[in-house]
Amino acid sequence: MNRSSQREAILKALRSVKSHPTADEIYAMVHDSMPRLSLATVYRNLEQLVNAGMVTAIDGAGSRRFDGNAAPHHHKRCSVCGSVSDIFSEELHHLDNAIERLLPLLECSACSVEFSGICGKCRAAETPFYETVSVRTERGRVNTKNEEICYHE
Amino acid sequence: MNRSSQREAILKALRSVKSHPTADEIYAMVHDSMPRLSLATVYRNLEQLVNAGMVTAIDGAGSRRFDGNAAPHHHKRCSVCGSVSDIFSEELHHLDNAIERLLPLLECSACSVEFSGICGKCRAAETPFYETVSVRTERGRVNTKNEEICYHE
DNA sequence: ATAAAAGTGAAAATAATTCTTATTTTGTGT
DNA sequence: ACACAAAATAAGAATTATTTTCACTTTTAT
Repeated sequence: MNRSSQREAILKALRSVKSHPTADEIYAMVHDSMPRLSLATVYRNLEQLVNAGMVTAIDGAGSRRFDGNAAPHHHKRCSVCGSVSDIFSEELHHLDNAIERLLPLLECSACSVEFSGICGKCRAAETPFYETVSVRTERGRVNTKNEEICYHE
Repeated sequence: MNRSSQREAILKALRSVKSHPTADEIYAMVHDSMPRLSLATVYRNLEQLVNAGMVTAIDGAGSRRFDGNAAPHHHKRCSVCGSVSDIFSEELHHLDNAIERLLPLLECSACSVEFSGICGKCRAAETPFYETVSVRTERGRVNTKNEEICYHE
């Protein structure tokens, strides 16, 4: 892998945040100081960095996200805003060890674990959000519906 | 939720296979016997079925996949062909219990676990496949490269 | 200087959602 | 059973978002 100023800028940008940005978000970050940067370059380099083990890809609902933090940790995805935050917890070593022991039994080589819940920001937000809930129609039937929810009254 | 022949056909199709198809694949299955079916309808109904808890969504690399099997089980994603297969294993109850106990500690409401490895079909395949590996250039540098791999000779 | 690696920008491919209009489903009252 | 109205749903086209590909140019390491 030859060096390139683009790849270095991408890696630096990714390491400067804790937000696990998408390719597009990384593009926006680096594009400020590198206006000729192309989005295809961002995608290509992120793939290379993932293959080289310097960056972790986080797949799930929506776009792929990226993590430049090499320290072992877990992730929590917010079910409201979709953001991904880090979980550093001693408790999870046991979990990882248990999984590690299971892998050969299941003829697997890896396992990804992702927690989910509402992030602190969304829970504290003044602005309400929508969530699919079951509601009873006037006539007594049950529908699923996007209902406005807000943790502040 | 009112009944609709489309939704019933979608659910029936999904329950008839063990392959965890994408919305597009389900569309293709149902479209044979229901030519006027639209892809948007498939997406909408799958979302409804997921919200109603009758179907599980499997997110990860690539398109969202769907699972009509209500019995508790885990998934293994093939790192070669991307297919998702079921894992039914007693061993995993311990894992699930451990995770269940961790959730309140981590302020989370759920956790998704996905195993990965090479599926039986790909391991047994005569046809070789490509995988990104590190290779040494003639001049001594190390590059990542898509290399042909085959488990048969 | 040269060859491999990497970048650019546009286009294509994939994936998923939105919008408007038309149709279907279902509870209620004949 | 039958008609009605309201709610739910579907169709089909269009749009948006995401990711990859391609032909060419530039950069990097020897």
